[in-house]
Parts: sequence; C-alpha cells; structure tokens
Amino acid sequence: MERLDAVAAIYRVATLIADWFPPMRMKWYRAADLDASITLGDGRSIGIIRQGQMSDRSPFAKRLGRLRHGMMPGGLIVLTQDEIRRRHTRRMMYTERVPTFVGIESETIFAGPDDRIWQMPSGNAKIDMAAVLRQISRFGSLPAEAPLMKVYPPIHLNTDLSLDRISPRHLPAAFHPADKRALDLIGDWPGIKYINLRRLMGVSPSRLSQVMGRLKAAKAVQQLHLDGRRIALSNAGVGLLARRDRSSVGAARQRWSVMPVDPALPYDWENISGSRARQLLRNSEHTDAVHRFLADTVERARDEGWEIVQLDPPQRASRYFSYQGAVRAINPDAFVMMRRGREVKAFFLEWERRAIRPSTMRERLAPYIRYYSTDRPRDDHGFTPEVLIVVEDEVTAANFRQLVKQIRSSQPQLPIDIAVPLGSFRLRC
DNA sequence: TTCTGAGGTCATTACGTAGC
DNA sequence: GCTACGTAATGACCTCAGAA
Repeated sequence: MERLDAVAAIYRVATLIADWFPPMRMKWYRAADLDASITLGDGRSIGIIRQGQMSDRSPFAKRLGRLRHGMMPGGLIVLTQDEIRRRHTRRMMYTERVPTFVGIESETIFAGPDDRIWQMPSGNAKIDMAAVLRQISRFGSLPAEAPLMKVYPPIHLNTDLSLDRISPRHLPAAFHPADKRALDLIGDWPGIKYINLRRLMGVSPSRLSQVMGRLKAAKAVQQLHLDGRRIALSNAGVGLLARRDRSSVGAARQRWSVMPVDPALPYDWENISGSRARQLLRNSEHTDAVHRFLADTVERARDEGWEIVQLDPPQRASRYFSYQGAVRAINPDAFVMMRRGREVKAFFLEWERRAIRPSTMRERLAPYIRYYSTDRPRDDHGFTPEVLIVVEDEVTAANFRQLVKQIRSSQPQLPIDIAVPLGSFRLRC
C-alpha cells in the first residue's frame, strides 16, 4: 500500500503492453532491484524499474549496476520523473546488454499504446510500445524471490474515516491528488512559508488550509515556528515519500527530519536533527528569498501562459560533470523549466543575498564557467539552459554584469543573466 | 527598555458552486 | 454524489508607533 502511486504508474505500463500483446503475466518484487516484471505469452520477459522523486542519483545508479550483474530479463523499461533524469538514465544505460527503453512517468500515465514516448539509450528517436515489444529479446531470465512466509488477505479500507484514524501504511490510498501535490512540494522545499506554498500550488488560502488540515490530521506534515510559521514534512511524511520511491527511510530522515535533537532545548535551527533541513533553516532568510522568487516566477509564468514543466529543489538541481579529469559540480538554488507551445525556457537559479567582493563573485561563477565550457549542458537538457543570478541591489547587479562581460571576452556563449527581484527579470522567449 | 493598542496580514472555518 | 476550489467572515498573529 505504501508504494501505491508507484504501483499505479507501473500498472499503466502493463496496460500499454497488454493493448499490444495479451495475454501476459505480471510479477511484483518486494526486495529485488526490479520493481516488477512482465512475461509475455511467447515467453519473453520485461523488467520494469522506476526512479522516484526521492530516489537519489547514486543509489539509483547502484541499483541499475546491481541489476547488470544479476539475472537480466529480455528487455528493460525504466520510468523516470522528468526529461533530465531520462537523459541521465539513458547515459548510464548506454552499454547495457539488453534492450532498454526509458520513459517519463507522467507521459506514460496519459499515453496510449500508439504514442511515441519511449527512448533507447542511443539515438534520439522516440518509439511506441509496439516497437518496444518487437525489440524484446527471447533470451533473458527473471530474478526469483522467496515466497512470503505469511500471506495477508486484502482488507477493506474505509477511506471515509478521518485521516487521523487511518493507518499510516494506508494513507496513500486515502490522500487526494491535491494532498499528494502539497506533500511533494513540502518535501522539495522544507520549511516553506504558507504563502509561498499556496502561490506555488496556485490555490486560494482557504483551499491550502483545507489541504493542510488533512495532511496535519494524517501527521504527515509539521508546523514550525522559526522566523514565522513554516511547514515541513514530519518524520512520518518523510517516511511516506521514501517508501513510495523505494529509497532509504533512515537516510531520508537523517537529511530531512525537522524533529528536535533535544526536545528539552528551545526549537531553533541548531536543534534540528536532519542535516539538510538544518542547513536550510539556518539560512532561513536565503531560503525564504528563493521560495518567494520561485513563487513570483510560477505566478507570472501562469499569467503569461507558460506551463511549469519542472521545478527542482537544490538536491535535484545540481549537475555533476567531468572537467579536466576531475568530477566537478554546479549546485544551484533551483532549476526551473517551463514550456509554452514549442517554446521552452529553463534556468538555474543562484540567489546572492548581499553585496560580495569581485573575487567572491568570480568564485561563485567558476563552476558555471567550467560547466558551460563542456558539452554537458546540452547533453543534460537537450538545449542550453540559462543561469539566472538574482542579487538584491542594482549596485551588486552592475558589478556582476561587468564581471560577466569580462568573462564573455574568452567565453562568448556563457548564458548568464543578472536580475534584481521584481525588477529586471522577465520571462523571455 | 518595556508595554500597549491599532492596524495590517495571514490562516482557518463555514458555506456555496462548478464540473465530472 | 464527489472532488476541487472559491468567497466571506472571523480569529490569530505580527509589526510598529507611541506612552510610561
């Protein structure tokens, strides 16, 4: 039940296959690296693996690596959450010995069997499910799991009960779509203020209050009093999302728990147990500024007819790349991608709180200079996203622009823009 | 420096409506 | 009938100026 949403997405893949190739047999895995497998009527087998929102890059890569060294089905279907992670996954699977097809979960849910939504690691062509099934090998075997020691028959779940009376493991069946959307946003942006969460969701204060009431009753979120009222996932909420995505609950809580280390001490950032949550709430002014800017951007984008395709928090916005033999990274405050018809706009967000020295500005820009001197921006996204540096005053903005001008003399294509909030930044196409 | 009260902002509640 | 979401009213909380 805790993996209900993941199960729904994988069942959707199964229905696409069944449209072309009935009958078939489906098997779920509890602990194997595959999430599920499908055996077609002619004996060929397909493994399905899903990368969830909470799945970290490294553990997911290790999971795929373990798969290679074990029993392999005749083909693999990998579901990712967005286009960028699809590209990463395709790169990882480039040398895979069985036919592999990578799709985006949201596209899969709304697709029909004729829709071309699947991509192989090599080549950019998208193919439909019939073409996927034609390439599944006859040679392949599926991993086996020991049968359950004890089988629990399905129980009747009364979703009319108030959420505080529903067992935590059954909550995914009782939550409404708006509850899940809020839960994902709060998970992405821990310590977000109500007003910014409301603006990101695009709902009225009253609607947000209703949703928060449900999530609080389910004990999935927790209200924090740190520089005003904020909201974050409770330990139970972190566990819910981690179990849904088959990632480590313990590791997720070590990073994101907002529970106090010592309940006897006053609640402040130093007393927060999760390492990443502590870091974010220590710099609450910076965190709020980023949230506020993103809420402004999302609202303005909606008004101008843009669809927000991706809104990644720092933990998903970072990009790792190889530069002169060493692994380097950019670690922006957010990554935003929006679409309007055929137009696409995307940018990494860097928020600078205060005036900084020219040498510090150069240090801030250095990772981006390295990143954009490689082919990785285009490889990662399929196009070249911008870097948007937001500073709080025009003097700092002018200094930054001067520095960027100097850098462009040797690297003319560096796509960096400097903005002052609510001032010069406009959605350009 | 501390307290108080006015005014503003934001969250919550009750109830209603639209769409499926 | 259910879900999603809006409006209006209300209450809680925050900020800030002015008085003690």
